[in-house]
Amino acid sequence: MDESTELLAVRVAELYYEENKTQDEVGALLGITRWKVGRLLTRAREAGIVRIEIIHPRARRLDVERQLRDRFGLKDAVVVPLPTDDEEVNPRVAQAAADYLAAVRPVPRTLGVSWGRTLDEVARLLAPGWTVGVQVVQINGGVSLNSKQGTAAQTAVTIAQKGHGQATLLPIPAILEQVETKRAIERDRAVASVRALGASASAYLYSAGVAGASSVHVDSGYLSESDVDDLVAKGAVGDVVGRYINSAGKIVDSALDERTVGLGLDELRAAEHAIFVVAGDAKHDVARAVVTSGLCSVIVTDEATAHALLEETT
Amino acid sequence: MDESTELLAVRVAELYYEENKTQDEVGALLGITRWKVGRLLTRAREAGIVRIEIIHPRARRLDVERQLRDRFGLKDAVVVPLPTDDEEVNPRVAQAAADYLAAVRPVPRTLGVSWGRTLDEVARLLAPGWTVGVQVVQINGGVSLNSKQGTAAQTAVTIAQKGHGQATLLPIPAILEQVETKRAIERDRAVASVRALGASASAYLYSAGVAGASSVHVDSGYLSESDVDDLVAKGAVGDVVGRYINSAGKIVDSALDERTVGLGLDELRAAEHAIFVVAGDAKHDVARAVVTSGLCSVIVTDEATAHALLEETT
DNA sequence: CCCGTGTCTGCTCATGTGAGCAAGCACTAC
DNA sequence: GTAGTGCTTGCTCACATGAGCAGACACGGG
Repeated sequence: MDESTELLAVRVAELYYEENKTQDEVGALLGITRWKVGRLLTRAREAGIVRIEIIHPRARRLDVERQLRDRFGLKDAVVVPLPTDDEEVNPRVAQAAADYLAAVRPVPRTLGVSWGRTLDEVARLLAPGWTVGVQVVQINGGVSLNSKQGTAAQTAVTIAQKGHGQATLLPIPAILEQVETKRAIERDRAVASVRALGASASAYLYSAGVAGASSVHVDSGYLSESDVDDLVAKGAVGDVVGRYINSAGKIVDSALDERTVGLGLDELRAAEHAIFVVAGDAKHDVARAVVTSGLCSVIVTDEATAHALLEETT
Repeated sequence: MDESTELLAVRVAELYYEENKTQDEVGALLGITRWKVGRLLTRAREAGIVRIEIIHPRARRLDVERQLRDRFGLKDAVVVPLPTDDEEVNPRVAQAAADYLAAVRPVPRTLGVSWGRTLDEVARLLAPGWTVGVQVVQINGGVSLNSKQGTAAQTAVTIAQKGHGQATLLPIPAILEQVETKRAIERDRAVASVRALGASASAYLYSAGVAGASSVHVDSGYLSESDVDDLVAKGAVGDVVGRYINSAGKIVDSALDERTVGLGLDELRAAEHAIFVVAGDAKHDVARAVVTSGLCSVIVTDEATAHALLEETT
């Protein structure tokens, strides 16, 4: 578009959008036909001279969502715009996840949930009465070994309460010290039934952790910082339901994985609804691993993460 | 608008504006009638959920312009949006002034111009061939007493050249030391004829200076910093065509004014087109004085200045 | 209980708008 | 010169849209 056309387009856009004149009136005013006015408006929108934005905490990025769906074969994707305040990213994504969960049809009767900071936030933001009679199952262990006890259970309980349902917890450590202990625990009748219930869930809601010192596993005392360093050295990008994966979505350390209680990744891959909630720049790598390896069928994330996923050269 | 309606409005807005669906389709998708969709869209626009912006260096703020016209009884107003870069404000306003000048109808045959940094910029940005055969007259004295000679004359000459016309300069000091000298100079045949030509101009283009140490008068050596301090103490907010005025638009120091060569303020008030170009936060006070005292019939300014003028409680 | 008042809803209908088309135009290759 | 090519222009026509209206509905006062 050349200089003078552009100027004319601006003038047309001003009269049309700011003065609320009809294309006909604008045309008369500027001595051009209404068709030309229409065409100039189209071009102005395409060229970005006219920008139409939806400013709302819960607004979404539908174009990006479509790209994500197409690129990674997802059933659905929810992308929230980046708020100006970085602090707001997580709550926005959590809110979106909560909204999405409430809207899943058919309504999940049994919902498997993982735990962590992100899911805590989702539970907090979930609308009371989002469904009725849901059965919420904790899909990976998570009694904290230190002070911050109970958040793992709290997440599931909150989600269940708000959905007028019941929570089934998995009150055992996420990672055990000995494979034998893990095996023994899994043989326990009560634990086995929770695991079975978890495996039968019609939907899963989970997030991912970054492999690093800030990991909840370190925070909770399941792993030491050096353990995590080792995992990173082996290619770990982060964890999903307590299991550390590399960029290809494969288990990094099978010995460690053997000591990890909870739903297996393959069960997750086979799930009808595997809703993956992820937000923040630090999680781009894990997010990519999850998405490319088919661990989720639905992703709920922020715009920056979505773009990071899409920018990857295929 | 309550919570759930708002959420629905966002959803509607997304589908309509981002997915380019028709209101009918959106309605079908969300299970509401297309009329409701239309109404929600209207409300979303009103509530600012949907924002339509025109992003262009030469875009204008027509709503603000109208308010300025109505409030101050101006013939016209041009308000340019604030660019993100502060450095850009002056050029944008100058460009707008140049565009406006080129578009004035009937085409001014004789144009009186003042001088200063702002007008220099306007002259620089004026499109070559903006008119033909214009007579440009310098309306206030302005041979600089120091190194930066010639800019005063340069402004008028550039405007004349680009309009394929002729410039008539007023190559005398802006402010003289003695009233007698000023009277003597005004009696000079050549000077008198320039003044007469200036008084007969069909349009004036001028800016304003701030009363302060950064004033061009101090810069050019006509006034000392202490002179300006005195003026400020007497209530001066700035100068217009070399004459210092207070917030009511009145001459602050009549003795000084008597020593100032050039067009009088009353001649400016009586002009058909008195185009006042002003930009920058520092000039809000002068701008207010000019606008409220009827010194201009047209104002060309930036958004911040315009808002400052309008925010004033009447 | 009923009526007035204000808000919301779905409708008709006139008007606004964009897709698609054919003619016009500039520009190029031969 | 002329035919070919791609772009712009004004148009027809079908569709999309908003103003305006009447009925439905909720709410509160008498």
